[in-house]
Amino acid sequence: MSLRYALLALLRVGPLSGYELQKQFSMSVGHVWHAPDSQIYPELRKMEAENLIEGEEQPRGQRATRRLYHVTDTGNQAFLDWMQTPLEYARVRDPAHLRAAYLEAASPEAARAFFRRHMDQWESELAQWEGELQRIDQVDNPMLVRRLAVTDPADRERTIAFKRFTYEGLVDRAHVEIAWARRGLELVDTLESGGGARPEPSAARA
Amino acid sequence: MSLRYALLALLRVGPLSGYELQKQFSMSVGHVWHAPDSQIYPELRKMEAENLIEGEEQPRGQRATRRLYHVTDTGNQAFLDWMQTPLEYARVRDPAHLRAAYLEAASPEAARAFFRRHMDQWESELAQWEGELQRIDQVDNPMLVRRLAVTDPADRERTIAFKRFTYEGLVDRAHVEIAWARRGLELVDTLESGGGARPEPSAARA
DNA sequence: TTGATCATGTAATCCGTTACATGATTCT
DNA sequence: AGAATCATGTAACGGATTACATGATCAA
Repeated sequence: MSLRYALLALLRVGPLSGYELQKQFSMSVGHVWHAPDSQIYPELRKMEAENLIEGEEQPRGQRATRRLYHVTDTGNQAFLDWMQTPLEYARVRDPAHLRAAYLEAASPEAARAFFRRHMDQWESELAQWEGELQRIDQVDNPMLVRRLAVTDPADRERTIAFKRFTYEGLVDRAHVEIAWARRGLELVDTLESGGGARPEPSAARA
Repeated sequence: MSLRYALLALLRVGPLSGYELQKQFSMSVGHVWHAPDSQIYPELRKMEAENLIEGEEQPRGQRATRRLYHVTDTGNQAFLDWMQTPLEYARVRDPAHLRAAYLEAASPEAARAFFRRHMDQWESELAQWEGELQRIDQVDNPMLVRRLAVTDPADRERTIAFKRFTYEGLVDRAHVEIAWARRGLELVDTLESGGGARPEPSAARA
């Protein structure tokens, strides 16, 4: 259900084809909400059927065409309504912590591999998000630039502030996951060396 | 796919009926992986069909019966294999941060409501997880007690250590989300009071 | 006898993933 | 001529959610 609002958010800054949308998607909102093209095209058709967007068939070269979508008033209102509505939270479903809870059933090497992978995973997310932060600060993200161009000057500061704040939150989260995995590696070492002593509690919770 | 391993993890400490499993589930592994009973019962049947578990029909009262499930050798091995296998990470899909990124399209009041709800949500998760931590320390969780009873004394320390460590990670994460939402409330205030000044960056990233 | 709890499901639908599938256009 | 990229999907499957559905047993 979030996918359509992510798409509306992008289309609200100006008309795009499915293909452009998909590209923009992976470079902007895709950092918080992943969607493959095989999901985007059908969703656009559904949104058109529900009158949230309108597609305009455009000629391209001799025989090819492409559909340029723009947001309808209904679609714009649907987005605004959604923004005013309390967000529904999904129930916890966390494979990494599920596995961590039963790591005594894995070999120490597998446990280490698990934590190393967890670190790598979040390091790579972190790099993406920190990159976005920089692009926000340098007003260097094409989507953001287009958005600011169609934004009332009085609202530009807020627009930038909330984007920045979003990525700050993601960066903070990544740091916590990385720190946790690092302590996990230490824990495996401690347990393997047979000592009864456990590593000291993390500073984060001290 | 994680559901069946969560179920195997519980059944590995001893046979349970679907109903008992469902209860235990919500009180233990359900803290990291939610599943409703309407998903648990069919999954158990599927697992039985795949020979991971075996159900034994037991009489109960005059006419009623219940199925007691226990893990087969195949099932046990499947669990152990899974524990050795690299975990697959799902792509980001984060409704809260998706919405946060477009909060300039909401009223300040809606933005505040969003952040307050985010705090409440994570405070309540936090309370659950901190409760679990205490129950681990006091060896006061029935499932954990049963598990330790069937665990080689040499492995008991590791069993407890990994459980504790898992919940520590969740607690850390909850703290970060709560701190982020708190800063979000401040940000809304700052933006509303029209000042160009932004709240100072969080200590977490300083 | 009434309510809590024990006990077990089915059906419809939605969202997302993976794999498959095709062809035009433009640049080098 | 060939590669990159523009452009748009379908099909099959799996996992999760929600709503619906039923009935027995046991303790107060």
